Amino acid sequence: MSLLIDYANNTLTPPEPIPSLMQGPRFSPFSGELLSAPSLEPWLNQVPLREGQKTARARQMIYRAGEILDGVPVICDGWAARVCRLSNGRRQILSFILAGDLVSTNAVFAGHLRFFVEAITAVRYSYYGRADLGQRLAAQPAVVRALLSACLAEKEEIDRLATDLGRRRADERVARLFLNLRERLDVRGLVRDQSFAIPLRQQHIADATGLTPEYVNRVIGAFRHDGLIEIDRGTLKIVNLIQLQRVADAA
Amino acid sequence: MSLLIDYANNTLTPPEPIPSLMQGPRFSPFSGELLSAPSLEPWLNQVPLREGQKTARARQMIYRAGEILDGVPVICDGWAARVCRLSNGRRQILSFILAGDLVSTNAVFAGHLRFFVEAITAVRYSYYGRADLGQRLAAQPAVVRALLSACLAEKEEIDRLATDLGRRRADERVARLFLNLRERLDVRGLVRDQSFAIPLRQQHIADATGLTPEYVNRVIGAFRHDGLIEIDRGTLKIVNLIQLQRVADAA
DNA sequence: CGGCGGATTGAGTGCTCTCAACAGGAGTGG
DNA sequence: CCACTCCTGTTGAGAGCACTCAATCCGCCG
Repeated sequence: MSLLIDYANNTLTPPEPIPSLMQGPRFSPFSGELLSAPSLEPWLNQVPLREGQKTARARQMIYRAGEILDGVPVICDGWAARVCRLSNGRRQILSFILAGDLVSTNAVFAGHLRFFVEAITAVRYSYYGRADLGQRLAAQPAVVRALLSACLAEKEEIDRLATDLGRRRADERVARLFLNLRERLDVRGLVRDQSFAIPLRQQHIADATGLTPEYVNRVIGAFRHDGLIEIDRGTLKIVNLIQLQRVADAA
Repeated sequence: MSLLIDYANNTLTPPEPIPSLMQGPRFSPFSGELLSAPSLEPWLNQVPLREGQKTARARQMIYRAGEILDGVPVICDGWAARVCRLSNGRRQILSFILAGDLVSTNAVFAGHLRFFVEAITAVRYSYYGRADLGQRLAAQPAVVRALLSACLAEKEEIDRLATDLGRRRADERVARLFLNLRERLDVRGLVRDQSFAIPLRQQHIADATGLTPEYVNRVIGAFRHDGLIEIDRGTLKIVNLIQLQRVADAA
């Protein structure tokens, strides 16, 4: 809903300016202390969004790989996904994008992206103008750090995904996806009593975990049978968190 | 050998300063034109490396996930790998690091990394001091852009890896790895007559492609049998590039 | 009611893994 | 120079995880 939400810190208040330890002769976002906790959204909130939000229906493509991008897209409401498509119709979901998320920090710096962005639910989205963003970046050095930090966090997230896809079994991958989503939604206050709304079709889960929908179904069935989770009309409840984490194998 | 090598552009000459289109009231690396071709090394070359190179023997760990990192490590000679390790001894190689490569742009901004760095061959490596790097970054805004650009390129590379691991079969993955390495080495002038030195054990290839060494062996055997490649004492020759690309399925 | 998208289930297949054995090569110590 | 060991590559047999194809079921919506 509100772009004020900070998914990295467990707080909704705008952060204090980071005390600078800069020693260089002039502004440098790098010579000071190292980046720590990423917290991008509170700063982005000070940047005006372009007039006029766009909307997309579920399953609609919001952005196609390679298209010119003259703004930085943000998902305002709903779920979307970064998707890599290849011949044969095979698809890999690289990340889920929740309300308030930049589609990718790459869009801030690059004029086009290498992946597709697809609406999962109905989605409202908008753009930051690059000029507006640039002004804000110039005016507030801390934003640069926040942006970089977000970028690094994205990289680490993909590293984790690659490891999961390369070296984990199906049940581990699905469990980790559920736990990952729970964590992201929890920060936004969208988890109540270990249950949360999850608008994903099993096809989405399959594309995110590198499996087939049928097999995802069997894995979920096993989880349900073992009392780890319950799923009912788009709501996922984690019944046995400990056991699910054990399946996910925290490593 | 030389850190002047630019693996992104097919040129060994230091780039011209990028003409700035900045319009902001003061320095901003972002309000100008968008990032285009990444070319980090020529600038890094102007930054002094710390005194005293370190060396590591093959198979030795250079950096352990989580360790404090007070400099930015660079591989000067040899091959290394970014490795994610998890319980059960499973390993995933996230990328290969060649001579002249930063281990990861993350190291410029973060005090510790989430992955291991492991020597594949004997390796000479060193560090950029963060203070030195920071000074250079402050003095030359273009370096910031180059650094960002390299960071984005790394992200895209991992996106590709994740897609391969999630949605491609064994033979496609191995073929793509070979073609990827060929491309990187070609830029450095290390490919002659479609053959190049490849110091990887089949275990490394397995860890990079999410397979087992035995199965990698079978895939390579099939490639050899089909006349796609030849391997002899650490040298890989791509005999039938077209066909290998077809297996890799450019998508 | 009919149709559609999605979930579920079954049967069979096969890609990839596991386990095991063996061969060759490089280094090492005697 | 030889014996030995370690590492790596190679190959075989068998198992199993995940896929393919297909049918059915269910909830929702027009």
